[in-house]
This record gives sequence, C-alpha cells and structure tokens, in this order.
Amino acid sequence: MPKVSKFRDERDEKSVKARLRRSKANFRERNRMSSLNRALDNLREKVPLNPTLATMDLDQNHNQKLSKIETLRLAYNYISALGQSLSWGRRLHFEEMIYILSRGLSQTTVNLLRSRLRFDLDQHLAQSVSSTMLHHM
DNA sequence: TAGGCCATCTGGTCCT
DNA sequence: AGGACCAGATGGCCTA
Repeated sequence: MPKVSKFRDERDEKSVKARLRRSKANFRERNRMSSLNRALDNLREKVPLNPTLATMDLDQNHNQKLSKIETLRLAYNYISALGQSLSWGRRLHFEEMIYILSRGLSQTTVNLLRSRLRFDLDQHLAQSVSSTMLHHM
C-alpha cells in the first residue's frame, strides 16, 4: 500500500473520530440544556404568573410563557416580597406587592402581573364574601 | 423592521 | 480520555 494513501487514511480516521466526539458532545449539551429548561419550567409553576393557573378570559397572552430571564427575576422578587411580608408580620397590600414583584420586569409582564393579581384578589374577596354569607344563613 | 428570546453548535477550561 | 459546564456565535421566530 502506497504511503500517501496510508497518511490520508489516518487523517480521515482522525477527522471521523473528531466528528464523532463532537456529535456526542452536542448530544450531551442538548440534554443538559433541556434539563436546565425543565428546571426553569418547574420554577415557572411556582411564581405568581404561573402559566397553568392562567385564565382564558384574563387576556390573550395567557398562553405566552414567561421568558427565562423574567422567570428568574420574578422568582427573586417573589422571595423578596415573602421575606418582606414576614419581617413586617402582615400581608402586603396590593400596591406594595406589585412594587416589589415588578422590579426589573418588562412593562408587558408588569401589566400582566397587575391584572392577574387583581383577578386573584377579586376571586379571593368573592370567596370570602360568599363564605361569610353562608356563615350568616 | 429592529430587538428580544431561544435552541443549537462550538471550543475552551476544569474535574474525575 | 471523556464528561460537565460555560460563554460566544449564529440563525430562526416572534412581537412591539
């Protein structure tokens, strides 16, 4: 067998091995990012704009996912708000809550947050009123 | 249409 | 040596 082709074979083999290594690394990277995204989805479920609690009639953005960065910011703000509530020893008022939760978020998300929290508050009030009425019946 | 967001690829670095 | 983690580059999609 001539030398030239032997060298070419070695080079080809090396590049085949390199490509194989790369494609395995890409596969692992995709898995790693996908597990990171699953963790982020779990976090989304825990923040006040929880997508599974979204209400159809609230607005047309109900099915729009919170972005990664906004999910992290909102989660951070939410923890701060809970901490604040704990240190004051009382529930936060609507505007106090909105103020803390909105830090660093886009105007769109803040608007969404406002309507969602207002909706939840109304639901909560309606529930309290009806249970009070039942109690007096 | 510019800008934001995302998934993917890639090469570098560190760790086991 | 091979895997995990990371940040930069790139291209596609969507929306204000």
